[in-house]
Amino acid sequence: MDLEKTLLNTYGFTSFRPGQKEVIEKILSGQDVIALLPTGMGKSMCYQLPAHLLEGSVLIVSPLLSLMQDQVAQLKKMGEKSVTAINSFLDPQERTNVLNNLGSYRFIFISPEMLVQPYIKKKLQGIHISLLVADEAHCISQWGFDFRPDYLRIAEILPVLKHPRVLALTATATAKVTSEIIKYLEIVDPFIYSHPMDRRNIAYDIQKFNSGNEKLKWLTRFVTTNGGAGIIYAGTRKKSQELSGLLNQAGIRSAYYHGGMEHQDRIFVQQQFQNGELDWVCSTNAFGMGVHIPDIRHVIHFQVPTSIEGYVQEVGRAGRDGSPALATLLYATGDEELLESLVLDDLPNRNEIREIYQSENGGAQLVEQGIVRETSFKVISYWKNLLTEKETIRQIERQKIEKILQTAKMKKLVKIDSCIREYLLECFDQHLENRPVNCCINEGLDYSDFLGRSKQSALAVPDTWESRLNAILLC
DNA sequence: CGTACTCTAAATAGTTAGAGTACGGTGCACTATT
Repeated sequence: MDLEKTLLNTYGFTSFRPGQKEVIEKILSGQDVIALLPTGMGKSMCYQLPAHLLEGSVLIVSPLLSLMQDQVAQLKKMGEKSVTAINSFLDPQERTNVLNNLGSYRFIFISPEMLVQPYIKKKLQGIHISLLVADEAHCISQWGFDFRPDYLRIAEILPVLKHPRVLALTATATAKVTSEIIKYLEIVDPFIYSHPMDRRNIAYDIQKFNSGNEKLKWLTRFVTTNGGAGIIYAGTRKKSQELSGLLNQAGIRSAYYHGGMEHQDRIFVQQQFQNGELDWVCSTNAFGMGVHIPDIRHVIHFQVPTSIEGYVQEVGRAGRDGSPALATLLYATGDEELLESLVLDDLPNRNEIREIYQSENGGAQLVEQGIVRETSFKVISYWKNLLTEKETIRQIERQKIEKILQTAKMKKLVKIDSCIREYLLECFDQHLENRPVNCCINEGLDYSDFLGRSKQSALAVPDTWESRLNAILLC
């Protein structure tokens, strides 16, 4: 079979990107595949092309509704008509329609929460699925244990679908995350394609301060002398709003973005940023997945993230076009003290575990009464089906230790005085082959490399209130 | 760790200072109400 020909005829591309062909060949041969491809390396082609060569439908498990909608829209734009997404955006009538004609779709997108619903399973049982795709598969490990436990249940669908091939796609996975993907997707003997993770055009900087106020001063100076596009990651929703306000005051086009906003507002901000109408987005870690902007020049962390994986994912949104990009982590003395308590307090506590195990009707009312938090309820309910109370307590203890290890790696990053790039690669069990010229703060950084490359040079921003007013009036 | 909110004591009937404590981030689906 000539894959290149199919690629050209179906999608109009003349050649594959690194890894795509190998991954597709293995899928077609019937083997399960885990593909670790950096963002922007054409992950979706890995299932799109097989969808045209295999009998039946491809089922794609996707973490975000907005991501699903984007993927559906993109496929439709490419002329693919038989695409659908099963999620809560469907009104009841549409849903009935879609579910009764499932077999007619080549691509079916679905959330893990929907996938485990018994009535959905029943509907899926009746059709032929040739390939199950776990998109952003690191979510299994990153969210499955303490946030969205249905991520641990994806494999329940495999016998229902008579064991289709499985493809797990992600940009960032440590050895531990990979092994958890294998375990929870019940993959046996997968082909693992692992692209070198090093993003050579991203330079790593860590700036140290004595207080949060000094960080604010630095940030103001930075954004007024460096243009966008850039993302500033804040630790809280409130801080993201504060920072955006600060930037606006300085005459800079920015907006904030976090999970507490209305869905419509979030989409609006993302679109404005994508259209180049905003130079900076100040956000929590809610922002980024499914954002495809090639020329993000700066990613700034105003607060220390809770894990290396999260940090690398967020930083990786810079410089997809291959041009130099700068990642700056702002650290003030004592910032790391917050990490552990933040992450650990979030896990279900003993009282919540006891309450759920003692309740006879499942315990949903305990959430209403404010005795058990919603996420704790979901996580404990998942384990209650599998483990005794004591075993669940032990399981949560293990997760605690895991979280402490994660924060320890983060603490090490802010203290490190050797090569940051090398350290990050080490966290993903990779080695640095050769060091780019502009590597990191500890190996020498030439900031002038980033200055002239911004979308809109900040020097063009008027700096007095008169000229700003003039600029506004002239618009 | 820093912030915001709640509680309490001292003051005397409305307010305030200080101590104590809870919270911080990521999303799906579903339901009830507009």
